[in-house]
Amino acid sequence: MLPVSLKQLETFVAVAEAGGFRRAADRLNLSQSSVTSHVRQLEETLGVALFHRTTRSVRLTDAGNALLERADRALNGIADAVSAFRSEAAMTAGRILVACAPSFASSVLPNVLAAFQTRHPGIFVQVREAYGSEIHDAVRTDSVDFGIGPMERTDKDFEFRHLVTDGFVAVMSGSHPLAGKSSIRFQDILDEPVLAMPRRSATRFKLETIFAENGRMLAPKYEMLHHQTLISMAEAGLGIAVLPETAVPTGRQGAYRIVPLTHPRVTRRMGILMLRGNNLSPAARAFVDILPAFISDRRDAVDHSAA
Amino acid sequence: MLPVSLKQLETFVAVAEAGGFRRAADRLNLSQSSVTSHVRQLEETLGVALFHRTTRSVRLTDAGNALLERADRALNGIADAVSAFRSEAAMTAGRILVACAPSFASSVLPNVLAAFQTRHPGIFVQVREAYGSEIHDAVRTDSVDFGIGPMERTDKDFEFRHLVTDGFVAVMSGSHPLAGKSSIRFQDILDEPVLAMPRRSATRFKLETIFAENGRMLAPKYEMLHHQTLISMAEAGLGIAVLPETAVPTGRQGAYRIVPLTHPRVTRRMGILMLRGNNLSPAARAFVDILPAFISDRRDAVDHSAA
DNA sequence: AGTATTTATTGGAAAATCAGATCAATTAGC
DNA sequence: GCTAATTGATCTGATTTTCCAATAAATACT
Repeated sequence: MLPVSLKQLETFVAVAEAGGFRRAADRLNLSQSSVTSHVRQLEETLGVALFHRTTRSVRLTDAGNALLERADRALNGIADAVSAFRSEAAMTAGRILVACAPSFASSVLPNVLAAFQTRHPGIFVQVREAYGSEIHDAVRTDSVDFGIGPMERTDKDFEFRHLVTDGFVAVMSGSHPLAGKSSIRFQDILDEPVLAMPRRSATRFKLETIFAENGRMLAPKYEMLHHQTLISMAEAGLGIAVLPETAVPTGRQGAYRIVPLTHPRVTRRMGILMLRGNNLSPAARAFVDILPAFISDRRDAVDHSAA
Repeated sequence: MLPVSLKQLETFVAVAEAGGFRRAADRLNLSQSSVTSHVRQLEETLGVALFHRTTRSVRLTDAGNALLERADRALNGIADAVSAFRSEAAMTAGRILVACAPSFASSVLPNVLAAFQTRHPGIFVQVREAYGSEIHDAVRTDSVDFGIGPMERTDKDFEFRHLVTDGFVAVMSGSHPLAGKSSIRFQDILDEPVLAMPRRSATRFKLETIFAENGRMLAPKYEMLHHQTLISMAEAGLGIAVLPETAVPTGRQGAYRIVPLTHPRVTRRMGILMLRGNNLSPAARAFVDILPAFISDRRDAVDHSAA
């Protein structure tokens, strides 16, 4: 345990800079007696006199000079660190790295980002689009602050905060025979040309499982990376795109129709993935906290159930 | 005033290094509750979490990692400084610079140096031989720790600690007519060939004053730098050397005689010269403190009168 | 399920810190 | 030369902080 305190060092530096005990006391908002005793204590523990004192003037001794240099450096280092952390805590600076499922990233995240950016202009938010397992890995290895994605398996290491429950929809051209239905079954599309995401996506995995349960192999004609591309292709009548509900723009539709896929109603719980016991940075916490507010169209957005 | 304390930082670093609050508490000789509260306080003032805690393990957050680096540097800097001052205070290290009058430097100082060196082998004592006014200047400008020399004028800026009262002696060949006397007057040597020190020495100045008071000009035949040279020349019958009492070896005399110069009895008070209000370094203080013990042959060595 | 270990919390005691009054010493102005 | 003002040192009582012991809560291991 160090035998000196920061107060002592600060006081010493203040006296050295102010050139007097009284002036230092004023500067430090301390009584002069406290300043005296702090310097005296410091001198006692160090065993050397720090100042030449006459009643009228105060000069540094050689030892004092040597200490001033070092104390100043240490003090400034600490002060810098504190203010850096303070500004990070005040969220005038900082970085957040999020791993986010593509469906969420393309739908609600942009609004969140825009809102967060205007409220905290100093924070740099970086989004990495990733699929389910990648999100898990990124969170587990602490390489992102948190993830937004499906809760796939209940893992004790994770903490899950539910945001939306996502179903699947089929997207097809308006002229497609199934376009008029209010809902369709998976079995209805077993023989249709399916437009799907790449293999490693969770959506695709789910879809393959369902096809397999029905004794079919999913053999997509096209594998596209972006949801929007799939939608455009469906719109062009190239097939039926099967997508997570959230990934499809609900606003102004083009020449395509969105029909919910039910029977079975397959859902995935999408939400925030954090490492259990991990303390988020202030910025990350703020981001996580405002997220639910942007889940407007779904009742279960307020369902903060943990995994 | 810095909002963090060294204890908090030390505790934080200890927890980070020990990898647990309990272990850190043991290492710091603190109770675990104190460790907890210190870390908590630090986190509160910084506004960020420093550790990911589960009851079973403790990991640094990103913020904690950043702080650890800085805190460690600052702490080490302070610890280094403290230990450096400590060892200086313990006088296992340090430097003393002394300006000393030649008479003193050639007589009692060597014994002091030898004794001090054996007692404090780590201290490096540097002696600069100088004449009275030079000693004063060196002390005044703080370019030496203290001086040993004559107190010439009472100067309020100086603090004087008396060591010996020095008279003048005449040194001459054993065959000189005055050699048999037990004391001689300055007037007796007005017409003798005088061997003297250079002009800037205090001895020489005193001598010139006395000659002037007697209406004579001091016109030394030889001006030598070293006392011993003057003595040898006097011994060889080249004249009468006028020297401070302390400068002449009192032990085994050669073929020369030492006769005190009285009428008037001119003395100078030799002692330690320090800048008023100047705190000596521990080593210098120790040196000053043992000095009087080496003034054995004179009663007034214990006279610690200030100027 | 039970035990042991780890962090968090609480309440009271001990210690450090602080401020105001006073003192001693010095300087500046008259 | 004298007075007034300023400065650092010291003392004392009050406040604040720090600390520890006991206890609680959570988790891992058996």
